[in-house]
Amino acid sequence: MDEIRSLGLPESSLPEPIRRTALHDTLVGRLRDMIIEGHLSPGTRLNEGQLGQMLGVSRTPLREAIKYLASEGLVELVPSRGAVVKRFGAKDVKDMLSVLATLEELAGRLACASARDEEIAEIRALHDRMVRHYKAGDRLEYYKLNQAIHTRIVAISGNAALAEVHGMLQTRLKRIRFVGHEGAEKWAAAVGEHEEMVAALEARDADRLSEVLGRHLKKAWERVSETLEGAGR
Amino acid sequence: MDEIRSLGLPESSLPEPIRRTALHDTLVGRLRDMIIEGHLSPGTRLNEGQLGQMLGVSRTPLREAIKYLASEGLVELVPSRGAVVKRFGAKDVKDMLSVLATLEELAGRLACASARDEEIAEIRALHDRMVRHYKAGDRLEYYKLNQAIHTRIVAISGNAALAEVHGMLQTRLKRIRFVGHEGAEKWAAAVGEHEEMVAALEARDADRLSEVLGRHLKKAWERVSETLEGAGR
DNA sequence: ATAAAAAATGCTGCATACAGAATACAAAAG
DNA sequence: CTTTTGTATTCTGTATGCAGCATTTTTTAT
Repeated sequence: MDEIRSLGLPESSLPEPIRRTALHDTLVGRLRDMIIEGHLSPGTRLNEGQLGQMLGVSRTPLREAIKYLASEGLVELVPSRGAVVKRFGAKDVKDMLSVLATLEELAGRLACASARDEEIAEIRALHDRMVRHYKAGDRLEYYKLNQAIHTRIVAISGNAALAEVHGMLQTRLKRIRFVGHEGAEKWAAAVGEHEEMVAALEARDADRLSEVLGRHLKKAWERVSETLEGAGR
Repeated sequence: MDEIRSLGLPESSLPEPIRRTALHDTLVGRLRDMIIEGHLSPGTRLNEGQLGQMLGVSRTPLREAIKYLASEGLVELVPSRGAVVKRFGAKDVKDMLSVLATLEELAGRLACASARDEEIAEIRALHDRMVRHYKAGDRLEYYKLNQAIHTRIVAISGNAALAEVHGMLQTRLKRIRFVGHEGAEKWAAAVGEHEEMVAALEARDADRLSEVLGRHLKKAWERVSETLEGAGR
């Protein structure tokens, strides 16, 4: 161990062997982002030739990444016709938010029971940063931290399966929320709910946290549903 | 041929005619079954050459299927080392069952609210068939119908996202439950809970159905946990 | 001019080929 | 005999090629 350190390597690279970034993960990430950010809109056929050229890879790894995304539910595989970006109707979104609410209610309970104090403090820190961006009117940063807080609450629940399915649904919904630009008063209400959440978590009040998380997401549906009127498939 | 045996596969699962029209889906299904039924045990490396030869396909579609399963969580991708069958520890299983319970509680509520009468009748029919297999002592058929009932309850909840994540977790757990051979009295208790479930559904008593489903899965954990003692990764 | 048929084009699905990493093996040093 | 180092083999990761299906365009007949 000391011989290694004597080589002058940074300590951060010691514990884990150098992991060459796998192309597969990169491609999955790139495609996911393209879909979430709307560069590939719903219904679009993914042309393997074009996409491959665009991303600088051959069709083989690209196809593998597409299959991965298909299992994730972001694209749909049509026999002999390739993959198309999945289109979500209003009901789909509502359903996903229902499940997400249920999952976060569970996460809240678990987090209150098993999270360590520093983890809760970390969420408080994220929240404070989010509020600063809110006050500055920076919607993009606000949304990012908003998502991060929800993800983090699920993470500190200590349930890996829960984190996984939650992440999956959240990924699918990112595309939608990206568009959701609510008015000032609703935005303020959302921030207020977040404040409640953090307070409940700090008090380790499972019932209250669970309730706020559920309410928060039900209101999220109301906020989003206006945008989606008639967007059914 | 000996190389094939080195994967731990029985010869009975060797080649088979493969439908030319939906190879990807077929491969995913075959591999999934091989994992669930234990022909590919946890920790096993998936050798693309051998598997491909065994299934009569080239590596390309096989790799695509593997990537799909990776996203499903049945296998794990290790850079430069291929895919290995994921290994679940006791805590993983417990976590999955927690989430599954929460999801089924939600499904039960939704089903009571929105299922059509014939859908409920269909579940009653499945239940009756299951009870017959129980009385005949046919564990395999019993388990299959047991699963089918839970899946069906989730399906008639009318929430597609819920059905999807539920199916995902259930698939991962199938491998575990396959092994779970509980004693006679616990088996009887499980059947009793099922009877309660169907009754609550027929009465459209959401609270009661939700409660029974949750209780049922918590007991499932107790039944399974004995088998898994010290099976942590 | 319109509709149907036929040819042409493009794309997907699968197989094969090749380069580089990982592992297994063997020989040499301690 | 154990450990190490160099080599051979195996397997993964990626690219490319070819056949078949879909779709579009052109041609032909009414």
